[in-house]
Amino acid sequence: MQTIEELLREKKIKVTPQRMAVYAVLQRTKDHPNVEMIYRELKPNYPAISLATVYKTVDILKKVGLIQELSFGEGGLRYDSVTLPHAHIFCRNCGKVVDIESISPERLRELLLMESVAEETGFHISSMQLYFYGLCLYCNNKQSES
Amino acid sequence: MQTIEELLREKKIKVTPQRMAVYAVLQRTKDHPNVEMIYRELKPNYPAISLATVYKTVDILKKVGLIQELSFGEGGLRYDSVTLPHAHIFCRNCGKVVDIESISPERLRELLLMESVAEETGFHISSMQLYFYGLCLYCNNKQSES
DNA sequence: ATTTCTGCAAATGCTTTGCATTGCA
DNA sequence: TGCAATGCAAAGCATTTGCAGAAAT
Repeated sequence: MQTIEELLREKKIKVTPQRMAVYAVLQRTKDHPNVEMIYRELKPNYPAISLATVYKTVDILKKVGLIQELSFGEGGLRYDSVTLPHAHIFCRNCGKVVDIESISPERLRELLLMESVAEETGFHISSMQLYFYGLCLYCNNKQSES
Repeated sequence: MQTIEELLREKKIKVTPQRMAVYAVLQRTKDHPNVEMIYRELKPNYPAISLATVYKTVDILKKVGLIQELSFGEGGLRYDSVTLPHAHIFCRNCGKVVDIESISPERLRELLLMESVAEETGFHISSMQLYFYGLCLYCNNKQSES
């Protein structure tokens, strides 16, 4: 198990406390936070950190492939330190995002590597996302009450 | 084949020239345009139309289920009048969006109805999106040249 | 006649940018 | 020491909102 410092160094980007902190947040949470959430999480321990830095940091972590970006269309992007292919489900009411484990990485990789898709479209495919949308248990119960 | 007017009336929303025009653009194109593109497309024939109206219109068309919204994370959303489940591929360079036909609606519906996903997450699932990302033929050639 | 929609302009809010300062290598 | 990253404030954009007039039912 590599340390965060080693991971950043391996990607040849400068190691700063802010970058380690942002990545650490993403590693320890399963919440798929957006920039604002990461910022709020860090603020107590890094009172001087700025939103701009968090924006720049997720951008560079994404570019070097340490994290992936999710886009559910709510306005704002979500970040995930798990870069293996896996599906996500998004609650249309509260915005909660949950990983889906019952669709295996292998099954997703099959979809990703489908030659017919590349042939049909002429695209050179580099990644994919499978998103489900609905209501989480809590929001669903709340709605049926009213 | 129903006219656009009939479709809107059926959804119990007021039939206005602007709404018919926006929906007509989405029906006739396969470009998956964003709001700006729809606006530019309409401007010549509807010089008085405003961006705000296009925003409000796609919003209501989406809510009544006549169109679907796609979110590739580029900033801005894309719209599609084909609401049957189908996968899309997005060019990271030029933003082109192409429908994928080789993954059938049936196969996607299978994924959508997977009970394990609902069970695992406790969500009430209402829809899904399968997105591929890569480079289109043109952008891919351009990149290898340089 | 009533309700809803449109178009304008202003406001909002997220994200990016420029730049002086700080900090890593 | 040199180059890159940070933090701040300002700028930039896309989207939303409020509202008066217009249009649909």
